Formats: sequence, C-alpha cells, structure tokens
Amino acid sequence: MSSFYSGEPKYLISVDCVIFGFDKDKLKLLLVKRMRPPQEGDWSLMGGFLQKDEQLEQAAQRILTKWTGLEQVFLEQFYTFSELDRDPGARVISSAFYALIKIEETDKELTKKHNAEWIDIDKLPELIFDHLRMVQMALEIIRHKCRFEPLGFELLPEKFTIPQLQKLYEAILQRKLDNANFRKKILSMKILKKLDEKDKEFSKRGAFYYQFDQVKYNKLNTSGSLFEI
Amino acid sequence: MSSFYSGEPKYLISVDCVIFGFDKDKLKLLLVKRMRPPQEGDWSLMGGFLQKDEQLEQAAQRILTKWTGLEQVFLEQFYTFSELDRDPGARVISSAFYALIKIEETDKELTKKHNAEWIDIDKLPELIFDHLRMVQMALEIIRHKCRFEPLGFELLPEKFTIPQLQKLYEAILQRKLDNANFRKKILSMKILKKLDEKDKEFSKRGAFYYQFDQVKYNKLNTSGSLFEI
DNA sequence: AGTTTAAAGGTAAAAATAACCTTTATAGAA
DNA sequence: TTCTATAAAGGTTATTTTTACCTTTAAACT
Repeated sequence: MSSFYSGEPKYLISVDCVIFGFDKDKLKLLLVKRMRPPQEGDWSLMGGFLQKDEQLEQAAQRILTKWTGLEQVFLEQFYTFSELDRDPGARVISSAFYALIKIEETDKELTKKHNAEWIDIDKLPELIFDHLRMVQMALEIIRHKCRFEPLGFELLPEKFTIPQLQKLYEAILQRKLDNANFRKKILSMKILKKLDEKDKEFSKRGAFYYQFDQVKYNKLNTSGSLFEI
Repeated sequence: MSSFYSGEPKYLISVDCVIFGFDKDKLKLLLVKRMRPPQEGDWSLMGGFLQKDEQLEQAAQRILTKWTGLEQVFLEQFYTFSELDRDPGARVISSAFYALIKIEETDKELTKKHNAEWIDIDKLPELIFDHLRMVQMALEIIRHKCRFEPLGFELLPEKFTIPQLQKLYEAILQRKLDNANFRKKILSMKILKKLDEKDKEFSKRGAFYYQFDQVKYNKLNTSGSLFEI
C-alpha cells in the first residue's frame, strides 16, 4: 500500500520546546547553552529529533523530561516551522511546543547537568536558528490564552496566594492590575479552594494560601460560563 | 555540517486543508471524493505531500489553488498530526491548515473537475484517516477566533449586509444573536464602510451593503482596543 | 391606499468593570 | 506593652457594557 507514496520526499523532523516558568515575580524561560556543534556555545531551546516509534507530543514530553525531570505537565504544540533554511545544517522541519511548569518541582541537578538555565523573559540572549521567533509566537499565544483558560495555575506551586497569582498575571500580561478587582474576579469564579494557612513571606499580615480546584473549573467550563481575566 | 544529523529518521510530510465557505446561511466545507487509492471513493480533505522546494504554508497554498483557483486567501496552519497509524499506507506526518474563502470567487470548473463538493458543516459524511478530527479541531479554533479577530469577512463577498454578517456569525457560533445588538456592536467598531446601495433579495425595504475596511481595522487593532463579538 | 416584512433605530433595566477608599492582621520598632 | 508600617482583604460608587425588548421606517405587493 505504501507504494502509492513512493517517490515522495522525506524529511528530518525535530521538536523544540519553549519552557515557561515563574519565579520572583518574573516570567522565565528555560534555555540551554549548546554543548555540541552546530553553533556550540550558543543559546537555544531544548529540542530533539522525532524518533520512529513516537509521535510529536511524545517527543516533546521526552525532551521536557530529559531537561527538567518532569512528567504530566501542561504541554501544547503551537506551530510547525518549515522554512527551507531555518537550520543551516540540513532541511529540518520543526514542530514547536510550549510548556508551563512549576520551577520548584524541576530536577535542578538535571537542569544543571544539561547546561540549562532559567532566563528572564525580557533579558533573552541571542538564540540560534528561528528559536527567537518560536519564543515570540509562544508568548503571544499564552498572553492571549491565559485570559480565557486557567493556565496561570500551571506556573505556580500547588499552594499559592491571591497576590502571587496577581503578580503572575501582571508578568504575563505586562500590565498592573487592581488588586481588589483582581481578587473579586478570581474569587467570583469559585474555582479556588481556600486553605487555612498563610504565607507570611511578603507581608506581616500574611496572605491565605489557595489551591486551584480542577473539578470546580470543569463544572464552570461545561456549564457554559467561562474563565476570563 | 549535515553529518551531525546523520542517522536520524526521515518522514513523509503531507499538508491537509480544511476549507470553509459560507452559502445560504450555512457554514460549508469543501470535501473531495478520492479518485485514487488508498480508500478510493471515500471523502477526504484536500491534501498533498510537502515538496523539496517549498515550506508548509506554500504547500497549503498550492493545494488550495489546485482545488479552488484562489490565491491570497485566509490560510492558517493549526496543528500537525503525527499518530503512528493515522495513515494506514505509511507513516505520514500531516500539517493541517484551515482556509476561509469566498465561495463565489472559486473556480467552479476546477472544483468539479477534481470531484470536490461543498458540504454543509452539520451534514458531514465519513472522512478518511483522522480528517474528521482535523475538521473538529479547525471548527473549534475558528469558533473561538472569530470572536476576537475579523475572520467573518473572509467568508462573505466584498459587499455584504449587516443581516448577512449576522447570519454568518450565527452559523459559526451556533446560536441566535439579537439583531439590534449585533448591529450596534459591529457598527460601533467603525471598521465597516457603508455603501449607498441596497440588497433587496431578502426584504422589501432592502439592507444597505457594507465593506470591511482593513485600514480602519488595523488602526483599531494597534490602538489597543479590540474587535470582539 | 393599505398591508406586510425585514431593516434599522431607540430605550431602559441589569450586569460587569474600573477606580478608589477603608479596615484588618501582624511583625517589628519604640 | 503600645505604636507604626505595610500588605491583605473587604467595601463603595460611578461608569460602561450588555441584554432584552419595543418602535419606527422603507419598499414591494396587494
């Protein structure tokens, strides 16, 4: 049956991952200093070639795990790049994914071992190939998407405070939000579970910890009304 | 330099196009009855293999032109499908695009010659491979996207009436809209140019024709305020 | 001239948003 | 022990937006 396709060209396919994290009120990106040619010493996203027994999503997961130790994280394909000369080494079609992860859950040893570093989103170094374009496209998408889907919680620890959540949205959306109105809005959705424990790191009074309630969110979502910041 | 990549597997890459049109108040899809194996006689999206000298976007445009005669239309990549057995004939990675086109501008001869037909979106036949999944994903995306970007105008003739535009949005969003409120909203954006010509096909009074004003839209867009239905 | 119909314009209640102000809990200083 | 400073959290009000629904209008056809 494959004879119908004989004669058609074949291509190398790679997967590149734009990995976002949040730390100290800043949106960060996990980048790696290439330890091997081509362009040894330059910064790049983490990537790898699609293997015969896997699909793109699995390859992306494999790469993410290799660099962070994490499994089961928010990981989505967003575009496949195919410019003829995007990789000067060969014609490589690259499917790009973005991941939103909780930095504190990553395997620091692994990150260090692979020469990867968390870089502030507005202090990016030069990146190889079309990786900067990938980052920009991913940013644009999550900036839009975070307003309609509960992405924010993917970047925070299991337990977080409302002010922390607000800081995260301010970092993603690049603008100040009114704290009273933000609190009202997020609490009115009834998708957070209040814990009776406080975080006193940032204030004397302390801020209550909350947890995202996936079950309540699913109900909200299927009932038609939707999450919106 | 390509020696760094030697030993990595290569794949067939195809492009599939989900082509949307709008006619008689119905959202439609251009589908084709396969004239050659595999699965001869079955319905499918229009597709083709990525050629050596082109990138995915160009391949999609080539395929679109082949079946409709159109160039310069709204065409966007939305996902790359890579399930191991998605095509029983061989391992084929397929990048899927959706197109929004004005049916009346298509080359009817060409469509007919290639055995393609416009099918009502809620009367879809069985589709080969994972093409139904592609259609569903594309639908989901344009349903969301049409609320924030002026996609609608891509599906209507250059000149259209407000009631026509409303019918289109009702078809995409699958719900009735209040005609007075719809009119107010769309006109308040000031992105339409009123012509002094009426369409009297659907009412005795007749409805004024309007044109989408891309320049005004760009101003609206860059000035921060945004299109929203 | 009267009837019918969709287009187009208008209005008022309700809901959501935005701006801003007040109170509260607590650590650390006085 | 009391005072002070600060961020958290709650409250108030004006403004804007949305929603539902009603009225008028233009033109074809009786």
